[in-house]
Amino acid sequence: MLNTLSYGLLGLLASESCSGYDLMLRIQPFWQAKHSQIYPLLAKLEREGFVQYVRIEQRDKPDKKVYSLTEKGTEAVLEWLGEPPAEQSSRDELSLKTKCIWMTQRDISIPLFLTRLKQLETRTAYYEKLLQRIPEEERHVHSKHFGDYVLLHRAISLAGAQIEWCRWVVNMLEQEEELS
Amino acid sequence: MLNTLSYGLLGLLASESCSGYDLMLRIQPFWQAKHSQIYPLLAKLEREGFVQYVRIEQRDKPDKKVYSLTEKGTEAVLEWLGEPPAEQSSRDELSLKTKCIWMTQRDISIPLFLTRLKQLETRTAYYEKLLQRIPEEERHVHSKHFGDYVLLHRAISLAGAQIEWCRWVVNMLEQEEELS
DNA sequence: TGTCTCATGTAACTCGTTACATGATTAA
DNA sequence: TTAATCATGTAACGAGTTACATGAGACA
Repeated sequence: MLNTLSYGLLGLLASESCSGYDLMLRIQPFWQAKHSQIYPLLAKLEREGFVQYVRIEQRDKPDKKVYSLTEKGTEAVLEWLGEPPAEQSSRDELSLKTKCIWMTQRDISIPLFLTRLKQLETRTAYYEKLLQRIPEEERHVHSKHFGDYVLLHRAISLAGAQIEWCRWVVNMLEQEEELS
Repeated sequence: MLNTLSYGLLGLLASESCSGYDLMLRIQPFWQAKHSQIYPLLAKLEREGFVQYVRIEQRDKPDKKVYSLTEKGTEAVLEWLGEPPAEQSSRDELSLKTKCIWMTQRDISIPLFLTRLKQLETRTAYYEKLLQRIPEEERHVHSKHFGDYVLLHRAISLAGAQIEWCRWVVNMLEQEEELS
C-alpha cells in the first residue's frame, strides 16, 4: 500500500508522462508537496516498479527524467480509484484567529479579513484564466482535461463563497464599531 | 516564535480555561491534531511560561489539568493576531482522484462523488445544529462566541457550494453515460 | 547585478500519526 | 460484553519543511 501522495503522482502520470519538476507544479494546487519530498518518492516508486523514466537531454536547460507509468502503476491507480475518498482536511490559520477576534479592536481584526479577501480575489482571477484555456471540446467526461475543468469550477465557486463570507464579516466588524 | 498549533491552543485558552482533552476537541474542526501532539506541546508551553495549570480531581472521571493563559501567553496571542493570516491549505484525496476520472467507468466514478455528498450532508446537519445553539445575544462582535458564529456560517456555506458541485458532476457523469 | 525558471538531489529538522499503556464509568 | 467517553502520557515511525548544493539561461 502506497501513501496518498504516491497515488496522486501516479494519477497525474496516467494522463501524461512528465518530469519530477512538472509533477511538483501540477500536484501543488491539490496537495502541498515540495520537490524534496517528490524526488525521493519517485525514486522509490521506480525501484518498486510503478514508474519508469527516460533521461532527456535539453539545450539551454538541465537534463530531465521523464517518468511514465508501468503496467503495475496503472493497475495501482485503478485500484486506488475504486476506494472511497478520504474526507478532506484543511488547515486555516484565519479560522484559529477568527476564534479570538473578540479580544481585538477593528484596526486588528478587519485587516485579517481584507488580506484574505485579496488572496482569494487573486486566486479567483488565476483560476478563471485557466478555465478559459480549456476549449469546449475538452469539457466532456471522457476528455483527459475533464478533471481540470470540474476542479476549476469548484475552486472558483468555493473562492466566491469565501469572498462573500469575508465581506459579510468585515461589514459586521465595521458596523459594530460605529455603535460603540 | 511558536508554531501555528501553539498559537491556536493559546487562542482557545484566551476565551476559556480548559483541559488538554477539551483543547483537542475544540481545535479539531480547524486544525487536525491528536492528543499525542497536544499534550507534549502544552507541557512545553507550560515550561516556557505561556500557560499554567491546576490539577482538578473529579469523581467518576480521571483527574484533569485545567490550563489557563498567563500574561505572557495573552501577549503572545495578541501579537499573533496582528500578523497577516497564512494562506489556507487543504488536502483532498477526491481532487487527486477527480484528476483521473477519465480513466474510469460510471460505476467507479459516480460513487466517489456520492460518498463525498453524504459526508457533506452529514457535516452540514451537524453545523446547523451547532449554529442553532448559539443564542441571538451571543451573535455580536464582542461576544466570545462571535468567532464560532461566523465560522459556522462559513462552514455551512462552503459545504453547500460543494454539495451543489458534487451534484453537478454526478449529473454530467450520468448523462454522458446515456449517450455512449 | 540580481532574481527567476528549469532541473535535480541530499541532510537536518520539525510536524503529525499510529500504536502502546492505563483505568473507571456509561450506554447499547 | 463490547465499545465509547473522559483523561493523561510516551515511543516509534512516517510525512513534510527548510536549508544546503549546483548550474545555465532569461529577464529586469
